Amino acid sequence: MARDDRTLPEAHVTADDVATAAGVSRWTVNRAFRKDASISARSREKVMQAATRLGYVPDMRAASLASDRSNLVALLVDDFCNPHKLVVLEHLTRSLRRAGWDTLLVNTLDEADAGPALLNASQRRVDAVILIGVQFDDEALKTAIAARRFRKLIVFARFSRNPDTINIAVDDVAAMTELAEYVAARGYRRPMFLAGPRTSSAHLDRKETFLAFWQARFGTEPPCTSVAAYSPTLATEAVTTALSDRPAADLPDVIVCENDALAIGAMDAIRHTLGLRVPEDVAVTGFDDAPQARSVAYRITSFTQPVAEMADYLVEVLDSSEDRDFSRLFLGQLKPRASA
Amino acid sequence: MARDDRTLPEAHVTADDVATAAGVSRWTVNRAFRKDASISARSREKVMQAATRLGYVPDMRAASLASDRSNLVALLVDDFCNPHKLVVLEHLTRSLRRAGWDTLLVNTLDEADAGPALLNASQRRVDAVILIGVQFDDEALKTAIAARRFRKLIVFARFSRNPDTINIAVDDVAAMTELAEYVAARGYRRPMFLAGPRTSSAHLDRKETFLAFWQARFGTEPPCTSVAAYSPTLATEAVTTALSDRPAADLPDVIVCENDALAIGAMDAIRHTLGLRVPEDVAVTGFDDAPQARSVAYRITSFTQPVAEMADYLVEVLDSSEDRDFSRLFLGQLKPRASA
DNA sequence: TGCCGTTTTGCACGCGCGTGCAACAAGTTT
DNA sequence: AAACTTGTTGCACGCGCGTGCAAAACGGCA
Repeated sequence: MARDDRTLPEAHVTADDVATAAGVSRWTVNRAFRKDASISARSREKVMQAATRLGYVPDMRAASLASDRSNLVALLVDDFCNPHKLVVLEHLTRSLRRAGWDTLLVNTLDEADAGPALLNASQRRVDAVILIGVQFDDEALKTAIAARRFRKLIVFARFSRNPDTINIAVDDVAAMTELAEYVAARGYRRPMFLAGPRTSSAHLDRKETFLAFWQARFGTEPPCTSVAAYSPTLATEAVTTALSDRPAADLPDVIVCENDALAIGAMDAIRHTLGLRVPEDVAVTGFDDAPQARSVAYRITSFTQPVAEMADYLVEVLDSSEDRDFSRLFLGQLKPRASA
Repeated sequence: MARDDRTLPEAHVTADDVATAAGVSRWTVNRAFRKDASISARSREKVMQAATRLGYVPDMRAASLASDRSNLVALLVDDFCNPHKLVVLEHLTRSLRRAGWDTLLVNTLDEADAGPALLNASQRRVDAVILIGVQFDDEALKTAIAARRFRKLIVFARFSRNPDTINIAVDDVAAMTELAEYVAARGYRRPMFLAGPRTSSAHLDRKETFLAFWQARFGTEPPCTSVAAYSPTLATEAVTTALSDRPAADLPDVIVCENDALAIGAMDAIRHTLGLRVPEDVAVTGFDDAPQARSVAYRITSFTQPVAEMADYLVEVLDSSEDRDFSRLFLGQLKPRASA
C-alpha cells in the first residue's frame, strides 16, 4: 500500500480539522454536507473547499450512530443459480444508490443460516431488510419481527402472506392466468408444470394458478415436477429424468416453467439430451424475461417483471416515514416468442 | 409493521440493559460478545442468557467507531451482464461472511461514477475495497490511494499494474498460453479473437497473450473484434456483423473469446443467426468456466478460475495485518469440451 | 489460614457526528 | 432608527462501544 509518509492526509481527517481550516465551527462543517441544512451558500463553499483540500468525507458510522438512521439496507440472497438474479441485483443496487442508500449484500449460506443472517444485518442497524430468495423460514422471520429488529421487512419479487412484511412483486395470479390462456389458445393440451423449491414464507403463486386454471378449463390436473433450486442444470436433469424413455405420444406438448431459469434448463434437456425440437415436439414457457430467454438461442415465451419500476417503488417505500402497509403488486407483460 | 406496543423489546436494547439484567457491568456484556476476550465462562453464560432474552445484539456502528475497524468491505461492481459475475459474487460473499466480514455491494453506475462510488465506500469507513469490474479509471484510483482512503485496495479476477493495488487473479498469460497451445494442437489455423472492453486499470492479458503466441508460432496476426461489455447479446451482434456475408472459406475456423460471456454470444451467433455449426464450421473457446459454458447447450472449451480458492485467499489478505504486497496469481485449468 | 500469582471485572475517556436550542447576524417593516 | 422577522451559527449532550489500566476476585500452595 501507499508508503510515502510525507503526504498530508493523515488517514483520519475529522470535521474539526476542516472547521479550523475553514474558520468555522465543526457543526457548520457537518451542516455543509447535508442537503437540507440551514447554511449560507458562502460558508458552505468555504467548508467544501477546505474539505476537498484535506480529503474529508463525513463518517457515516458516527452519523448513523447519532441519528439512528443508517441509510443502509440489507439484501438477503440465497439463490445464486438463477441468472435472472443478476438483473434484479443490478436494478436494486442502482435505484438504491441513486437515492443515497447503501446496500449490504448478505449471502444466506444455507437453510439454517436465515436467522444468523438476519441477526448479522441487525448488528449493522440497517434501516430495512430486503429478502430476495426462497429459503427464509417463517420462524426466523417471526423472531426478527417480534424483536422489532427492523423497521421494514421487504419481500421482493415474491409473495409472503406474513402480514408484517412488505411485498413488492408481480401479480402472479394475473400473470400466470394470462400465460395459461395463451398456452390454451395456442392449442396445447398436455402441459407439464416445472416448479422450483416449495417454501412457506416467500412464495410464488404461479404453480397453483396454472393448475387451478387448467382444472377449471379442461377438468384435468397437469403433471408437475419440481427441482430443489432455480438452477438450469437441475432443471435439465429433472426434465431428462421425467421425459426420457417415453413414447412421443406420451410426451407433454408444452412445459410450463415457474421461471426462465427452469425454462432454459428444460429447453436444454429437450433439445440436447432428448434430441427433440422446441416448440415442434415440446414447447416451453418461462417467466421473468431473463436476458438469456430473449437471446436467439432460446427465444422463450416469457413474462416480464417490471423490475426497474419495482426497484424505484422500493426506494419510495424506504424513503417514506408513514406507517402503513406498502405492499403492492405490479403487472407484467406477456412476451410471446418462438418457444411456445 | 408490528404494532402491538405491549411487547417488551423496546427496539433499542443497549449493553447497559443487558448488564443490569445480568448483574454485571456493561463492559462485561460487550466482552461476552467478543471471542478473544478475557471473561469467565460463567459470566459469559449469564450475559448471553440475558442478551437473548432481551433480544440484544451489539451495535457494529459503535464498535467500529470506537475500534476503527469496520469489518466491512466494499465490492465495486460495474458489470452485471456477465453471468459469471454471479458465481464470483456468490463465492466472495460466502467466504467473507463465513469469516465474519460484511459486504457492501456498490453498483458503479457508469464510467463517471467510479470516483463517487469510491467516496461512498470511504464514508462507511470500509476496511477494504474490492474491485470487480472493468471501468475503473486510473485517476479515480489514484486519488483514492493518495488520500489513503482505504487500507487495502484489491483488484479481483483482473490484473492491475498499479503498484498500490493488491491483485488476486488467474495467471492470464499461463492460462491463455495453454489454451492457445490447445487451439493450435487441434489444428485450427484461422482464429479470430473476440475481446471485451479495453481498460487501463483492471486489465486482462488474454488478448495480448493469444496474439503474441500466434505471432510467434505462425507469424500471422489473427483478426480481432471487441465489444463494449461482457454481454452475450453484444457478442452475438458483433460476431454476426463480423461474419455475415462471408464466403465459407473466409470464415475463421475458431473464435477465441476473452471469456464465456462472449463465447456464449458467439456460439449463439454462429448457430442461430449465421446458421452454422459449432465446432464443425466455426469452433469457439471461452474463459471462466461459467455454469452456462458447462451446460449441454454449449459445452464450451473453457478455462476455470479457482474462484473459491481465490476468495479464501482474499479473506486471508483481509485478516492479515502485515504490510506487504499480497498480490498473487492463481493457476486455473483447461476444460476441453465439444465447442473446440 | 495467609500469601502470592493469575484471571476476571470495572471504569474514565474518547471515537465523530446529530439534536435541539440559544445566540447572533442580516434583512425588512413602519 | 427602532423593532421585528428570517436566516445562520455555535454549543452541551448523547449515541453505544473499545482501550488500557487499576481494582477485585479467584485459586493454589504452604
